[in-house]
Amino acid sequence: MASRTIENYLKQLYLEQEAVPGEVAMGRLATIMSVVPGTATAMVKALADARLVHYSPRAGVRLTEAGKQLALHVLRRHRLVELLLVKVLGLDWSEVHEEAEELEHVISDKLLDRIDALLGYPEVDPHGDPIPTAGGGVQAVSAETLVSCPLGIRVRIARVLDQEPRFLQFVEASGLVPGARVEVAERDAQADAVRVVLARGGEQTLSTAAAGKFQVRAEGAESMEAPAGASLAEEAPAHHF
Amino acid sequence: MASRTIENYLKQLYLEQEAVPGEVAMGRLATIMSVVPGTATAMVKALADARLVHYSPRAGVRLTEAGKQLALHVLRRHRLVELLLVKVLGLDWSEVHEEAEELEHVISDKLLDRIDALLGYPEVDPHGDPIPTAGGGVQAVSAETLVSCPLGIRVRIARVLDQEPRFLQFVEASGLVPGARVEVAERDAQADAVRVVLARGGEQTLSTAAAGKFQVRAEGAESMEAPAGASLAEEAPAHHF
DNA sequence: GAGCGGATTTTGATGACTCAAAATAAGAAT
DNA sequence: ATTCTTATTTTGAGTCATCAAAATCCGCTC
Repeated sequence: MASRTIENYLKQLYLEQEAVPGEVAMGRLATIMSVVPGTATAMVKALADARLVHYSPRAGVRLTEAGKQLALHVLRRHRLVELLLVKVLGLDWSEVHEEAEELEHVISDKLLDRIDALLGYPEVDPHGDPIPTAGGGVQAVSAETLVSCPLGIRVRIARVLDQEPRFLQFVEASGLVPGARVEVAERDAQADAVRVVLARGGEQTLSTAAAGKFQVRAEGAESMEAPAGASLAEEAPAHHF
Repeated sequence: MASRTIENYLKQLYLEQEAVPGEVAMGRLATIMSVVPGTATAMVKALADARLVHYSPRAGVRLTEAGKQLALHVLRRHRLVELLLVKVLGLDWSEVHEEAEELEHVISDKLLDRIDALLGYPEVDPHGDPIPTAGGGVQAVSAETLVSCPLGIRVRIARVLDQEPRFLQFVEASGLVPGARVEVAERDAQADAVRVVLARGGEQTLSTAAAGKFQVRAEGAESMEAPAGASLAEEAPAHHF
C-alpha cells in the first residue's frame, strides 16, 4: 500500500497537472508539498521507481496512468468524506477540507462504498469539485468562470476553486455557493473588478482574481440534478450545498 | 501531538491494565503490540521521557495520569467511531473494530463532538464497551459474566469482550448481542460448558472460555436506557445494537 | 563563448520506529 | 552458592521522510 506521504504527493501532482497541464517542476512540487527541493527530488525518484510517475531529471515530473488512478482514488475518498461531513455530520463546508485531508488516507473501500451509497452517489463535493468514480473516471470540468463567461447571461455557480476556510467563509456570506444562480453585470478591466448579481437578490463585486475562482455552467445545463442524498439532507443538519 | 504509534501504545496499555491491574510486563506489551521486546523497551523509555508512563526497568510499566487521559481520549474516538459506522453508515458490528483502529487517530475534537451529538451522547459502543466522556471519565463496568452470574436468573448481555470478527459473527448468529435478555440454564464443569437460554427463544451452549467473554447486568438495571441516537436509527440502516 | 544566476540534484545527517542478535540481570533449581 | 532459565535491555543496523548545505547543470546575458 502507498504510504500517506505518497498518496499526498500523487494527489497534489494530479491537482497541479489538472490546473497546469504538462510536467510539474521540482520547485513547484516542493512548494506545494511544503518541503525543500531536495526532498521533492528524493520522493519523486522513489515514485518513479514505483512506476507512479515519469521523471526526467531537470525537466519535471508527470503522473503515469497508475499514479493517476491512485491519485483519483485518494481524491474520491477526500471528496466523498467532505460531503459526508457537511451533509451528515453538519460541519461547515469551509472547514471540511482540513478534516478530509486526514480522513482520506484511512477510509477502507467498503466504508467508502457505504458513504457513497448513503449520500446517493453524488457527483460533486460541497465545493463543486467532481467526485471521481470508483472506476477512476472524472467529470469533464467546465472551463468558464465569472471572468470568462458572457455578460448579462444567467449562469449557475458550479465550483469554487479555493479551499481556504477564509475564502469559503466569504463565499458563504456573499451567497456565491455552488448551485447559486447569478449573472455577471459588468467587468471593469481598469478597476480589476467584476460585478455579479445574484438571482435571489443582492450583488457582489469581486476582484478579477477572486472571480476567476468561480467556475460556472450555463443555467439549466446537465449534471446539476437533485443534490445527492437530498432525502437525508432534510433531517440531517445540512447547512449548505 | 502524540504520534499514532504512541496513541496505540497508550491505548493498549490502558486496556491491558483494565484487564489485569498492576504493572504491564515488557514481554506482554511486546506481544500486544506485535513488536519484538527490544522495541517495546525503547518505546516505553520514550513514553517515560514524555511522562506518559511510569517505567521501572525489569519491573514493568504503568500509565501516568496524563497517559491514562490520552488513552481514554483515543478510546473515546475509537468507540464513538464504531458506533457511527454501525448506526449511520450501516457497517456490520463485527467489522467496525478494524476500521476504527485507523480512524481513531484522525478525528478532530470538533468532528468528535458532532459525532457524539448525532448519536445522542451514547454511553456504550456496539460491543457494549463504555465510551469515555470528553472529560476522561469511564463508566464502572460490571464484573459479572455468563460464567459467574447466578443460574436461572434473567440477565441482560451488557458487553462482549472479544473484538474478533469471527467471534462477533458467531455472537450475531447466536443472538447473544448486547442488550439481549438471557439466563444461564446450567453449567457443567466437567464438560467445561455453559448452557444459555435466550428470552426471545432459542438456546446456546458455550465453552467456559467463550461464556467468560460476555459481561452481563441484572435485568432491569440502570444504564441500558434508550439506545443513543435511536431516532436516527429508525431510518438509517442500523442493523444491530 | 565566458560567465552568471536560479533551479535542481547530491550528500550527509536527523528523528521516529522497527528488527536481529548479543549482553545482562533476576529468580529458580540443584 | 553456583548454575540454569528466561525475561529484559542493549547494541548495531535499516527504512522512511525530512532538512541543510554543497555541488551541478542549463539557459541567458554581455
